[in-house]
Amino acid sequence: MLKNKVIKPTEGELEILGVLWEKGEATVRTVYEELCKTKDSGYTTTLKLMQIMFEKELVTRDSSSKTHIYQAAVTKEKTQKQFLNKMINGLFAGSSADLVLQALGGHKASNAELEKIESLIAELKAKK
Amino acid sequence: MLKNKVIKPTEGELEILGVLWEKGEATVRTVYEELCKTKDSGYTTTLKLMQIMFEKELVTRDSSSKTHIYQAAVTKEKTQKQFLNKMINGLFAGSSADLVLQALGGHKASNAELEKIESLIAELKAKK
DNA sequence: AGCATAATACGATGTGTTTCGTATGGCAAA
DNA sequence: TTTGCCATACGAAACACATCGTATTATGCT
Repeated sequence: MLKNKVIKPTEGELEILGVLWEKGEATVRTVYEELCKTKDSGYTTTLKLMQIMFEKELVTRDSSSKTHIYQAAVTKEKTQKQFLNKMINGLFAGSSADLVLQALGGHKASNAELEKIESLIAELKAKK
Repeated sequence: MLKNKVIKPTEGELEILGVLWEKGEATVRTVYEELCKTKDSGYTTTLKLMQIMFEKELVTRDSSSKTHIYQAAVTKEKTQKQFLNKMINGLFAGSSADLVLQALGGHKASNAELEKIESLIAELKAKK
């Protein structure tokens, strides 16, 4: 594992990544339209953010045509893992189990989901 | 539920809260000594942060003696819940189960912990 | 070619966070 | 009482982020 930079997208960057993960690729305008649904800010704000993300290498872009097309450069899974790590270490004393308990306690999950979790646990226990 | 402010401690504030949660109460110096172990910054930095936290009402303090004694004004559980919420909504499309799966997948938990989770799940399923 | 449209680039601003230097005040030991 | 040590308070600086206005550039239509 030679290269494993720690990336820490900000709040705003995360929103953009969310759109890119969902759509696979998108122009600034597409991302902007999407964000408008929940939040209101200007087009150039989104543009600027995405330019900064490009410099930080959080996204890649195809600039062969005038209208650039962006893609996420980090996977959703990796980002999720990164944030979970930070949270487990910073707020749950390193115990992933505590986090899980707190998460399950405070939020409703369907039976199907609960069973999926159970089977993962069974698998983990078997692997020991 | 009359009062339920949304508190969002910053990174640095979270470190301080961690010490206060662990110790119950502490002076600035105590907190500072503790933070020094992992991070290096000056005494007045910690002091200032804690003063700001006092204004924000993240901590309370007893200033009857010259050396003030601080306590956390927010519980660890509530703070954990707050951050989990934000994370589930922002990064896991509202699915706590997805977060749990990701957390269990990426981190080792002991068998005892896994069993604790299993029994919570059983409980949740029963309640449906 | 000229123009309107829409995209990018860039710079400036406002706000929040972290950092630290310095000033001030009390307290205890010499 | 004077000196030295801690503690608090305060203000300034450095930085990061989000936001927007404006300038510039490319494209396609007439």
